Amino acid sequence: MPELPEVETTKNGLAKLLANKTITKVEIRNPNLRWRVDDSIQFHLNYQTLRSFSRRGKYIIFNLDKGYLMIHLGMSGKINVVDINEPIKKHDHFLLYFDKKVMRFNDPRRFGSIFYLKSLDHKLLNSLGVEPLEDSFHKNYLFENSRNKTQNVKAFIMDSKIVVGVGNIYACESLFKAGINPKTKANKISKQRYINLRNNIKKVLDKAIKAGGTTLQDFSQVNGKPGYFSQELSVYGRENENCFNCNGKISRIIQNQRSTFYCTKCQK
DNA sequence: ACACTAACCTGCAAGC
DNA sequence: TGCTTGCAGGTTAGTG
Repeated sequence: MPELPEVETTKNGLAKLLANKTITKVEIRNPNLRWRVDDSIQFHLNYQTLRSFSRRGKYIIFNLDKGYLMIHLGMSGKINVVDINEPIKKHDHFLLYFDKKVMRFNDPRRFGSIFYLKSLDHKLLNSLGVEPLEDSFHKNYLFENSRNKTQNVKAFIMDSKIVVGVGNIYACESLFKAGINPKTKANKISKQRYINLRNNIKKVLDKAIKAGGTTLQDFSQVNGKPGYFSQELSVYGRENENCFNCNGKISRIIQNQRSTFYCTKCQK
């Protein structure tokens, strides 16, 4: 579910539905997420008003009158906002109640995380690299930060200490668009090719965000998942299918314990 | 400082 | 039908 575009979409959906709403009750149905949700979170959140919402990497930040609620969706986390008497679903772990609505954090694999923070000076946030859609991800950023890196370029662009938000799908897609073999060592790629890669990362993420906007709304209607950008995918999930560019076969390999999809002909 | 692995967990699809 | 295997959009702590 969540790469940067979905997190951004979720954040925007929350802002639309919950801005300036006051929490009337906090319910923790299962605290055992990536890190155990601290019981004191109830005390900190109760009767607070959600003022605005922001995003840092794949973390959603709820800006409260006092402090912050920080949520990461992990691999399978979803947030939806439903009517207060909608029946509970399996894997609804954390709920915030409002006047007529409930926000539900649902996460089958429980790799997500939820924290209350007094300030944003937190080690999980402090270790994050630049935002790919901001100016700090400038044209020479990847080149400059890769000179001492012997790892493969895919692992490099997925490293959140370098740049945030590039998950497995968008790493594969942007490397394809840039015509770069994912196995290439990060320090062996020219400045020009990195500029091209950076531009494609921005383009792919941007496009996916624009195609988004369904996450929260779609949820309450049917059980169907959006899959709105699946048609846009050039290589991800297309093992043994034909490359749109050269008509060759798309390969799948394992890199750093994850599947990498790429075209051996187009990506050198 | 860097590169790489194991681990956290459930669900689903494919193969036998 | 049921069992087993592999795979899934993330990220940290720990190791060498």
